[in-house]
Amino acid sequence: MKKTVKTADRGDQTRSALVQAALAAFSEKGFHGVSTREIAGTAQVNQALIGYHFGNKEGLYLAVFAYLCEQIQSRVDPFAGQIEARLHALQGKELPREESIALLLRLLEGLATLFTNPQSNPWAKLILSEQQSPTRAFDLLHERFMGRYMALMVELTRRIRPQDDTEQLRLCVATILGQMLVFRAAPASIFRLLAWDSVNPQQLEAILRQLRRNVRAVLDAQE
Amino acid sequence: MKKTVKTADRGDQTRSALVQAALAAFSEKGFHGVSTREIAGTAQVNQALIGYHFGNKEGLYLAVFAYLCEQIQSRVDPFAGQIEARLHALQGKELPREESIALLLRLLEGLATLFTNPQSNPWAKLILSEQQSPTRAFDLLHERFMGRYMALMVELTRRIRPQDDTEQLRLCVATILGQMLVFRAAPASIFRLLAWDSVNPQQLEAILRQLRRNVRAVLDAQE
DNA sequence: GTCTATAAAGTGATAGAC
DNA sequence: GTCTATCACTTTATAGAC
Repeated sequence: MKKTVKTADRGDQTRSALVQAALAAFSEKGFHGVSTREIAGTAQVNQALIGYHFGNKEGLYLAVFAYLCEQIQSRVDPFAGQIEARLHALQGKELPREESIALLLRLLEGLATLFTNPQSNPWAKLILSEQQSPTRAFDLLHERFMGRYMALMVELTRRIRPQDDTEQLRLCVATILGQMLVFRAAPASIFRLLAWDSVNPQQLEAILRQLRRNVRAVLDAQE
Repeated sequence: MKKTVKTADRGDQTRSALVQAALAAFSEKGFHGVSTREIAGTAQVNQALIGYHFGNKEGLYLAVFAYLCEQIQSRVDPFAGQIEARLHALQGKELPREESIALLLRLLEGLATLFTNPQSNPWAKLILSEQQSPTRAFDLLHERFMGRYMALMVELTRRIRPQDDTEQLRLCVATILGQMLVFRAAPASIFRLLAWDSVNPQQLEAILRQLRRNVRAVLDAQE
C-alpha cells in the first residue's frame, strides 16, 4: 500500500490541471478558439492525456462545466438551503411578507456579490456562451443550480405578490434577475456608462443599494 | 458607359452576399467556429474574394458589424431623434415629469420590441459576444448607437429623478436596461423559467406590461 | 473582379512504447 | 498513467491566370 501513496493521485492532478487550464482558455477564446495543444501546454501536461482522461475535447469542455457547477453551488447553496428549509418548515402556513422579501433580497445579494466579483469572470463568460447557444453543458447548469434558484425566487415572490398569476410571477423574477445580470451580460457597455473599469467594494455596495431599492419598488408596484 | 452598367455593381453584390453569409455564420458558431470556405460557400462566392474585398477574415468580421449598426440605427434612431429634438427644443426649460417618463418608456419599448423579435437573433449573439470579449467591433457598436442611446436614457432619467446624483442615475439606467436585456442575455434560462420557446405577440405584450410597471415603480421609488 | 491551385501552418485524435 | 510520433484532415492567405 505505502509504495503507491505518492503517485496514487497523479491522475487526479493531471485531470485537475487540465480542467483549470481549459476553464481559463475556453472562457477567454471560446471552444473553437483554443487548441488542445494550447490547453495541455498551459497545464504542463501531455496533449495526448486529454483523450485518455476525457475522451476528447468536448469531454474536457463538459468536465469544465461540472467543475464550475461545484464552485458556484458551494457558494450559493447555503443561501438557497436556508430558504428551502424555511419554506418547508412552514407546512402550509403563510410566510410573513417582510420575511419573504428579506429572503429574496438575501439570495439576490448573494448572487450579485458572487457575479460582480472578478473571480467569477471566466465562469460568467462560459455560462453566457451557453445561454446563447446551449449545448449539453447548459443542461448541467440548469439541473445543478439555475433551475433550483429560479424556482426558489418564484416561490418567494408568490408569497409577496399573492395576487399575481404564475406567469406574472415568473416575468417579475426574470426582470429582477436581469437587473443583477446586466453587469455580467453587458459589462463593456455598462462599465463605459458608469465610467468604472471594475467593481470595487464601494461600487458593489452602490449596486446592491440600487438593487434593494428597485426590488422593493417592483414588489410593491400596483397594476 | 452602357456596356458596363450590368456588371458595375458586381463587386457590391459579392460584398453583400459575403456579409450576409458571415453575419449568420459568425453569430451561430462564433468567429473561430466558421471557416472562410464555409462562408464563401453559403454566399456562393469564391473563397479568395474574402481576401480581395475585406483583406482577411477579421476584416469581414468588422464589415458585419458595420452592417449591423446600420440595421439597428435605421430602426431605433427615429425614437432617439424624436427625444433628442424634444430635449433640445426646451432650451433649458424643464421637461414635464410625465412626458419624460413617456419618452423613456417609448425608447425602452422600441428597444424591447426590436430585441425580442426573432429577426434580431443573430445581431444579439454578435453583440453579446463583443460585450464579453470586446474587440474593435465593440467600439463601432458603442460609437454608432449604444453610447448615444444610453446617454439619452440618463438625461431623461435625470429629469424624472432630479434628486439623484449622476452615478445613481447611471445605475438606475443600467438596471432598467437589464430588465429588457435579460431576455436576450439569458434566453435559455428565461425561456425555461417561463416555459416559452419563443416570444409571440401576446407574450411580447406581457413583457412590455411588466417593463412599464417596473420602470414606473423604480422611477417613483423613495430611498 | 473573379478564378484555380497551392503553400504553410495548424487541427484533433490515436497507435504503440514505456 | 504518461509519453513520442504521426496520421488524416482543415485552416487562412495568396500567387498568378483570366
